[in-house]
Amino acid sequence: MKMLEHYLYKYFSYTTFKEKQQEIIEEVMTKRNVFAMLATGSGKSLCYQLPALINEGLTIVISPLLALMENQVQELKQKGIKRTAAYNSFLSFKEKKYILSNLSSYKILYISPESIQQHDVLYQLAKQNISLFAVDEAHCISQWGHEFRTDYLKLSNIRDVLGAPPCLALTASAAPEVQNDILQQLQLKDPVIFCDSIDRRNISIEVVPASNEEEKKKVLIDFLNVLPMPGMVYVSSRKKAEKLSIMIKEETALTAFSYHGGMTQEDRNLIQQQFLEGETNVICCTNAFGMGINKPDIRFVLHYNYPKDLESYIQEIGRAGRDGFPSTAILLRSNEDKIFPRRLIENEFPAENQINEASIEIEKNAQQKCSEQFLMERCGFEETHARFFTHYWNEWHNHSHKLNEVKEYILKIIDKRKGWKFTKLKQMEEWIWNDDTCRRKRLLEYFGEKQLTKPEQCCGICGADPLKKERHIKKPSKNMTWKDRLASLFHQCS
DNA sequence: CGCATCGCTCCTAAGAGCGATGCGGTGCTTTAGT
Repeated sequence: MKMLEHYLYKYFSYTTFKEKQQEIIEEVMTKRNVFAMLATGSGKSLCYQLPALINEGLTIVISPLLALMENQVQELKQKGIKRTAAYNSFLSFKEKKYILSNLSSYKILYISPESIQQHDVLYQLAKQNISLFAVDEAHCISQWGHEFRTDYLKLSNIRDVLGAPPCLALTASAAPEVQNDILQQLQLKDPVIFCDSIDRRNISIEVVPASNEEEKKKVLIDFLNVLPMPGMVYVSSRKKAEKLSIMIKEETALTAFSYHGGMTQEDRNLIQQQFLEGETNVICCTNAFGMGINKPDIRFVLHYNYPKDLESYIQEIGRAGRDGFPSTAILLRSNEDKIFPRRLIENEFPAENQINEASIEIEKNAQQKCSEQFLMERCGFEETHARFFTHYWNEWHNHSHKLNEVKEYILKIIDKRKGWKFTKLKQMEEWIWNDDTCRRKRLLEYFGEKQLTKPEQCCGICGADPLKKERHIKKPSKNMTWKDRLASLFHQCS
């Protein structure tokens, strides 16, 4: 298709497509539904941007973060593509109104799953000719949709209201069952599926045992003293992020900052910017940091605490070495860590007694629908729990099932979801604590891939990593500290 | 579960010591209006 290349040059001044881009775009142009799992940096956004500009009508892009939308719009505008906008709460009433009453003059509209549900918005959009319904970072559907941001589960209904335009779902990591979940939630009929390998061959993979928190701190500092910079340290809580960044500043010569969702937007922007510009060596963060971060030269990603599933893990380590140069993923494991992720999962769901209480309260008030506000004010629900409960309550009622069984339905959902989440956590932990098989191989297997050839610097089990090789081949003398061992090794290698 | 924090106790005071309590991650949205 010479035509595509013509438009590629016209709008983006590129002369050639990256791998798979062209095939995906061709399928999108034929109005097929497409699911594409592409490594970060492989030009996912172009897959909807180019068709959006060529086709008649409006392309809607569902995006999980306001910052992502803003970046994308800005980038497009810099390329001279002006007929694009992000519709979200950053806008004033006037701006929102302007966009809604001029929808036909836009080619691409970025919007969150929450905003698109708003009555006005949906009403106006439904009157448009929607050429494509794109879902960016589609793993959010599976990762966030069921509990945290249930509006993600409503996307297939939204798409129906919009006249069922063709859909393109894009993500960087989804194991087969997550993929199925996404396809099912979006109700994609007969989709074309593209999958890149998730293998990042320039990233070597390490798991380092530590018997307790004290030892982990020590190992962390030892690593930081020898690892090339910059890098990221993932932790599980906000407080830990702050404490570790202070510790690193005190005990090393490095600059370190923390980053988490509890900080103001200004602080987050500032710290992110400093890191992107190379002014910070180490960033200690929760899982708030990452999506949309495109820093090419991150040399290591160190997990001080491990995430709840291998999808998150692969996403997080994938932030290292985007420039293709050798990089390292290190995970510090300690038995003490096992409690925290379990607590997090439990905490995602309202407690059974709350559910009982809420059901009684709602019936007492003879309400057909329950509202989040009611649950928070009358039943003491947290916001996310209230939204979770409301979503499934309404879902049940919309399908006009027996009213008295809604409580059992919600309890069943919770049971099922906890089961799913604990299974994923178990798979993560099995991967961490299995010291027999190549870590890369097991990771690939989880994502339904077969390992073809191993990179030279594969993983700690394969003994390919210089850090690991030293530890395994030469049994270190007892008096030697981690620091000495690593330092001597690095001097040897360089 | 494990840790940090809170408030109580002691009673000359301040601050140490105690048990009880609660917190722990991810983000969107949100009024009025020519």
